Amino acid sequence: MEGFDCATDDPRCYCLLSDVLDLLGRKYVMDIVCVVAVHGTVRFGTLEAHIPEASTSTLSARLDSLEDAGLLTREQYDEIPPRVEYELTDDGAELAERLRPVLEWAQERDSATA
Amino acid sequence: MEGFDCATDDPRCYCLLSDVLDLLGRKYVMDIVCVVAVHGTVRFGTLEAHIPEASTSTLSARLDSLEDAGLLTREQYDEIPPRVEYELTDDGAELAERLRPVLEWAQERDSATA
DNA sequence: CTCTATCACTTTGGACTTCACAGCTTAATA
DNA sequence: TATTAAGCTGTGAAGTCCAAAGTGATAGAG
Repeated sequence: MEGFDCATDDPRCYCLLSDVLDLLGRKYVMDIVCVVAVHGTVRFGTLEAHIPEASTSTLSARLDSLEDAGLLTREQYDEIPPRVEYELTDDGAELAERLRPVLEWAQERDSATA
Repeated sequence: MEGFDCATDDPRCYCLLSDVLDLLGRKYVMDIVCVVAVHGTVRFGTLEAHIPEASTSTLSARLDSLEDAGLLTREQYDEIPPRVEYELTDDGAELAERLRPVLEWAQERDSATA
């Protein structure tokens, strides 16, 4: 099995090595990126309202991952009640832009089959 | 909480409703699409070799989902040992094309941080 | 002065996913 | 007779995700 008989030497074959792809391949990550991209800055509650299928714990975990990956910033204001604002980094914005054709396609396809 | 205070009426907000997005947000789906796109037609074993982190059962399940979603065709030849060839449909190819900028970006980013 | 609402989370125990690994098929080779 | 090939399916265990309840501090209502 070793030797790895890949017929193409196309570098696109190696997209699998990516951490970011791993992250993108988790539930709600693209949705979150999309929502943040559209809003500019978003608060936790707004995200919840937009993605109600996701539990708060999952949402929280995803936001952490996105922050760790350097795609999102978290700005916390020490007020009561607390306020936290999420925003895409430049990197995150770049991703969002490249993701847009995919999302548009998904949307068209959905409305075609619905 | 009802009333849903979305500041934008941007249609891009509704990308969440998509089935395809749900599928794309599962582990290895983008990887599979990528590998099939690069190869044209692929056999199961080749996919396994390219995506060794995925178990055969998961791979099998993903291929089923992709077929159900109309993104992939499965051609089975009744030989011994069996041979099955996977290929993208036109829809799948369209997705792959739109996915390419994302994958390229992911790759660049990875090699930058590595 | 207690009571409730606010917001962004954590925590919890259970359900659902994904895992690695073994087994199945059948026919040609060693 | 045993092994090999390819493409799966089944297993129990590990990991992920869920809804629902709880946490924290304070501002305003009664």
